[in-house]
Amino acid sequence: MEDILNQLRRNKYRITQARREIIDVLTFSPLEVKEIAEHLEKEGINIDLATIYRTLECLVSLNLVSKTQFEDKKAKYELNDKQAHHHHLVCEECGSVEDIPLDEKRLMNQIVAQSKFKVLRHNLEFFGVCERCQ
Amino acid sequence: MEDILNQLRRNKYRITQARREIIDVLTFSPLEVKEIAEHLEKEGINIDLATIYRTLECLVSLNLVSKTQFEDKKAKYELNDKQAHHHHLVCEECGSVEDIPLDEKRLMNQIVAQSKFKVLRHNLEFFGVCERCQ
DNA sequence: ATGCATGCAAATCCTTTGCAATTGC
DNA sequence: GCAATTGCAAAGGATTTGCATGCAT
Repeated sequence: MEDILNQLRRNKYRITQARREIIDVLTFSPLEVKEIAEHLEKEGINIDLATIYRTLECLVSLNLVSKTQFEDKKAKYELNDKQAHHHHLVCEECGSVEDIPLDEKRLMNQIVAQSKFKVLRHNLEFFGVCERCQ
Repeated sequence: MEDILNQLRRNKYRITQARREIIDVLTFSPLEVKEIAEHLEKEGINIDLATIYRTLECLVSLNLVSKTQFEDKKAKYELNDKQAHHHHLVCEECGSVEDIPLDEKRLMNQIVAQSKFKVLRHNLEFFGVCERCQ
């Protein structure tokens, strides 16, 4: 948390109540925008959706949060903790999302071998059927 | 093209003018919904967006077309030719999309080793800076 | 005190849906 | 002829934007 606030300061963003709260709810779990709003409401905090979007945009641009765009056009936002980089298994039956860590070094090497493209980040999701739904 | 029409017939979908045209424009390149509409218009063909969406939904469900959801919430639709499965390098500067074939067998194996999830398809995009923009 | 952030309302964009008219089989 | 498909218009949901006010620095 302090880390994030410092990054904001370093980039001349102000530490506002809204930003604190939004970062705070994200420390518990990855959430969609609407979910963020709901969690905040439950704590009696009311922050406008526009503010949430603007805050997330800022955090993503500073690489403090990552945005995962799922197929159904909903995006989830997740703090870029030291927590391991991982990917998603999205069940097409029940919609559940399972996290899975994968080692993609080999893929990166394949890219470097084929292209001059400079990869900064990536998005990898698998779609299928989760154990329960099979 | 005939292949696709046969698949439609086999699944009791009707071969309509709209469907023919939509499949036709997709044979040239992957396109967003709006782009499909524009291409059709240029040929003097006017098909409602709703129809395009419905047609694509049908083609995707039959696995004849694949939908790639990009981060900016725009989705591209692409015929599932025999053409090799590939992934995307999305430039964050200029928005260009480069195709790249990757061998992800190893990733699949990693998943099988860790989870009972049954993977049907996946989405893999890399974001960064293309050669020209570097 | 200054100007970045916020809330509010309106606007935009993409996509879906209901329904009557049309068309393929 | 009948049911599937279409066009149109309207609704829906996510996200963005303009602007006056408020708040962090």
